Amino acid sequence: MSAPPPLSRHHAPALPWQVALPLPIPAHDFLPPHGWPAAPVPLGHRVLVPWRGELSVGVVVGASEQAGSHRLRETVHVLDTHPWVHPAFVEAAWGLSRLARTPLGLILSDLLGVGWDAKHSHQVRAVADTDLGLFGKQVPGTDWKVPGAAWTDAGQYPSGVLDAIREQGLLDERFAPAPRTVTGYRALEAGKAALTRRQQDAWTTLQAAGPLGSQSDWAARAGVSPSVVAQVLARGWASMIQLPAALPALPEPSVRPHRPAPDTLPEEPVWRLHGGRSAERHTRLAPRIVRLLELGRGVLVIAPDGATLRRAWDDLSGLAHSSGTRAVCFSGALGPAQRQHAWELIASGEAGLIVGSALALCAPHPDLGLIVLEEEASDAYKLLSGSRAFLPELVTRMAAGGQAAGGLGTGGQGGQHIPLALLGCVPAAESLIYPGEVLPPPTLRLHVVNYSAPPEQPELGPLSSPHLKPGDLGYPISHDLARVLRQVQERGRQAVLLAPRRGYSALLRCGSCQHTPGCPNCDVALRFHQERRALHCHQCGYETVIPDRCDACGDPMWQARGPGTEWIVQEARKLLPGMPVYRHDGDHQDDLSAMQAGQSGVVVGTHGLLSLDAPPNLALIGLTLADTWLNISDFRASERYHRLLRQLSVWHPSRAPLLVVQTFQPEHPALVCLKTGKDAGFYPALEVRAREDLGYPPHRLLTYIEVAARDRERAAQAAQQVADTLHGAGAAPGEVLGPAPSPLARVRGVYPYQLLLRTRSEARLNELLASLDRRFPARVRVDVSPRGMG
DNA sequence: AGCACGCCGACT
DNA sequence: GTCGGCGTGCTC
Repeated sequence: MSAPPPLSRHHAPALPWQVALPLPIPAHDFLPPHGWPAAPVPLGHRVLVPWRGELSVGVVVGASEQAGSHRLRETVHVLDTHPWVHPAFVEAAWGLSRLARTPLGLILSDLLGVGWDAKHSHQVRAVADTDLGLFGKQVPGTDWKVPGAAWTDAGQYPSGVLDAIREQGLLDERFAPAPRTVTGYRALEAGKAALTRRQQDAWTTLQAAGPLGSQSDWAARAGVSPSVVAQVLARGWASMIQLPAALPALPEPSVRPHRPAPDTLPEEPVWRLHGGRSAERHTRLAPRIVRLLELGRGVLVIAPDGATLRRAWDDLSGLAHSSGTRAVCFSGALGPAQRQHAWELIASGEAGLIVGSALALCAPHPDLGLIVLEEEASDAYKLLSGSRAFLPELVTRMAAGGQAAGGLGTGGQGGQHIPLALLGCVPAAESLIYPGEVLPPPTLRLHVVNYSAPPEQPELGPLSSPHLKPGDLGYPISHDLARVLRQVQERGRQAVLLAPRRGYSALLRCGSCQHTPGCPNCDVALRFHQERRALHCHQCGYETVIPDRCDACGDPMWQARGPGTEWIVQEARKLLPGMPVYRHDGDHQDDLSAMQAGQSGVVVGTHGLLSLDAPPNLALIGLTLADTWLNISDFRASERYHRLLRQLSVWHPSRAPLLVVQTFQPEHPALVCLKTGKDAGFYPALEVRAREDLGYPPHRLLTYIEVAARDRERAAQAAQQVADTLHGAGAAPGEVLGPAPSPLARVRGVYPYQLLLRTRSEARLNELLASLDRRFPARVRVDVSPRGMG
């Protein structure tokens, strides 16, 4: 045992770095690499660290407060010279991680889509005057190869042996980025065996052309079959070599000219721009982007889906070149080499304008001056697996410099503030607190088919039957809708019919007065459960027997039947013989290229259709049963319905197709707002007021807790324990709802139970969640930004 | 997440 | 007697 080296005042022991690995575990501590200066900490840089006997890529997410209790390993190598992940994103992810008890590595692996598989050449040697022979014999009876005094390639040694040597500090290592290469073929001067005439030709061609990228290319140039060139290779007259690869091609920016205009947008840290058409919003946004790019700053534009991304790219990417920088598009649609290349352009600051999907949120531009969140109210920003992060939540934290949105953060050093612009067709109810403007609504052609009233037949007088069935108006395609569909066919135009989803657990509705039983606690419709013969609230777990008479008018109840896409397709084919009818929903996607090319036809689909580009000749959009968007047991249902109507009205980039809405609730405020020409911000403001009394966002913070176990009893007990713990920690009666069994009784072999927290502030939420920082006999998962439950 | 360890049920 | 289910714990 040797004495510890003397500590010099000038060389204080470096504090460990916290490194996040792409795993659902907390960040782990590693010492900086040997000889690395104590400061600064390379926040956001990728590193190679020893992990379970191998080297693994991680991201430095902070400095540890103190040296750990146990002996830490050293970081082996720092891969980057610039941050690979934006430090403001790291801060924001920390905030979410601490509050939601979500491992930082999980958030990072969800949202960093490039660089985890860093390819590097890796060479090793023994430190001076050391014989590593002993390490080769550590397992009795074996004698592994070990590095000597000269640099050798690390790949030839077992990783476990290397790690053992590394841990003893006896290994010198060096890394170099692997050059981008592709395989190619080069002619050799002499081979092992003589060549035939054709093989000779192929060899001469290769000799003259220089290295070629593929055997088929070579064969084509030589005018011989691929088997001939294979023989040339086999006879040793040519060899496969690695050629430097060209940089991968990236999506081309648009060349749309930018007309200079004054920048009149707000200067606040967070502001919004809503209403109008997407192109109008982009025109208003352009001067701000140009101004920032000309100052050499970066602008990041995030879109929730493919159609929005394409629009943003088409409208905005042309602004970069005229501002002396370049634009890159970054999304999951890029291949690995393209992602790598695009990310390097961003990290080096060469690309000032970044337009991308959620995967671009952590883009490491060295000086971001603005983040734009397109369609900020889109549900697509909620990640449905892994960390279940909600992009608007993270991006708001980035704008607040790592602090929580309302300044109620649970720590965080409060780093860089990045201005944030929230854009969209309709503002989210949560966003109305920010300053901004709403553009006037575009032209709207709307026709409402009222299923709750008798048809207008003045010549017949009042209808005798008080119990008019929807069938009398035509169901699921009303006579009005059928008439305009036939016109679309006659004129060779295009139509889209939106159908409610496929089968879902049903609701109960009164046949006479349209009353739907709701939950007394949650103000959502109760769901009908066939197997339990009960009405059930998917939000709080309230359960009641099925009433046979309507509470409101005493008439018999009947079960609502949701028309699915298949039924609508069938009806549309019957109605329009000879007209192509396509289907596009979660289950099946017909080829829509004929429609996109402008040919006449009808597409029947679900909400997902909106993430495609609108057919160019679109003349009609039919919402076959609008009420389905209202009957979902989710307090955001009406807000979503309003947004759907607005999105449909501006789906086509220039035209205003006729929008036919078939509904039992023609007086729903969301629909009335459109009919009366209110702007897109009017209805969300109504919503905010309506939610006040119910204790819903934005007035309260809603948090979903899922307790799940393979054994139903255990899950139920654990869920009760969680509730008891929360109450024990001082939760007020209104703050904890549940537990309730999940609407899907068994999901992938586990029985989930759910609880809902309704807190006044993030600080209060953190207080309550802190009480759950212990073990329960089931998996407990916290979702601090739940969307679309039920 | 992956992987090892460890503890109880049905079998060559 | 063992194989193998999966609950628990660990990775710096």
